[in-house]
Amino acid sequence: MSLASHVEIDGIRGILATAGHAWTRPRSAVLQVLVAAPTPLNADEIHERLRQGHGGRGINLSSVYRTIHLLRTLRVVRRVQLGDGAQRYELAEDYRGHHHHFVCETCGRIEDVRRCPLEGADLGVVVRSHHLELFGLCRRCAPQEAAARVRV
Amino acid sequence: MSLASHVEIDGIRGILATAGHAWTRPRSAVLQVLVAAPTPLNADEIHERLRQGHGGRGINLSSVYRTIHLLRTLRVVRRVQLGDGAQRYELAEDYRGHHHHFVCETCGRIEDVRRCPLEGADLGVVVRSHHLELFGLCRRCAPQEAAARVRV
DNA sequence: TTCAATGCAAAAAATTTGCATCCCA
DNA sequence: TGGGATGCAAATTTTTTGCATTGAA
Repeated sequence: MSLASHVEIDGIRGILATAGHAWTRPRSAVLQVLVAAPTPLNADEIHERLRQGHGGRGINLSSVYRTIHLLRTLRVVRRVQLGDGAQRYELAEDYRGHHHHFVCETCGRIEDVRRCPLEGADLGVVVRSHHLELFGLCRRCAPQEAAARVRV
Repeated sequence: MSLASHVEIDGIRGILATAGHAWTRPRSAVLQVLVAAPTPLNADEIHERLRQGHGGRGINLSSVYRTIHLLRTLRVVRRVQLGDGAQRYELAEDYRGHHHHFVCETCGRIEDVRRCPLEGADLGVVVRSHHLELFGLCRRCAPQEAAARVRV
């Protein structure tokens, strides 16, 4: 884990402490996974990444769910829904910056989109936050798709 | 049901026919509910609205799920995720027009947002479709919220 | 009449909860 | 050391599936 990650995790540890929650092996482990993850993960994916390796024992799936729930109430983690049925989770905006997700319909790759198209938009209501998911062709798949169309 | 709804449903009936699927009581019933719904509904909400009243018997929840699945594969219905865990469904863009959803964080009201802030946006990837969910204060709740802030 | 579609029940998948034990503060 | 946190198992909730029966074309 990088130095920046350590700083991030220490900060979150402080948030838990302030809110009166203990710093435990499962909580630390789940956070390490989320900090390291380049894309949002669902509960099972987090759980899988914890099989063994964190102080010998794995972490119980219930604890993963409970930790996610706690971190969400503390606004450390947010839920991400990418249009399939799954519930995914990632570090909140304070840690990852404002961004959205692009899902490639061909290869399933998930990319962060940091340029927000909503900046400055006027929608007539008080918008406090928003979720945006984009679907299309990633840089890698777009050329292949175009080539395929020519062949047809 | 309005005349427009009849036209809409007849059109969809034609799509099912073309694709080789029968026009049945459960399918007709689920579609009537979706055409009439002002907001996206989850499977259970659709099922509830079908208790009795459709030719005497209600419709089985499994059939609701199977119908949703079929209509989704035919691009007649699309899934909507509004940030809570639920899977909701509504008529697809072809029938409802391109729009997004605004969820009021105070009263839970769901409103359609027809002015799309993504029009003309350049994101550097080929975007074929997108989902956008907005959260904030609806027209009704915003004034009350402002008043409350003054009192505090 | 025939094969797809339905209802029902059971299975699977996803998430939550009760409780005895454990371990962080 | 005490009370919150965990593990485990069981309960919920949500969605899917197998199969006998029904019904649309």
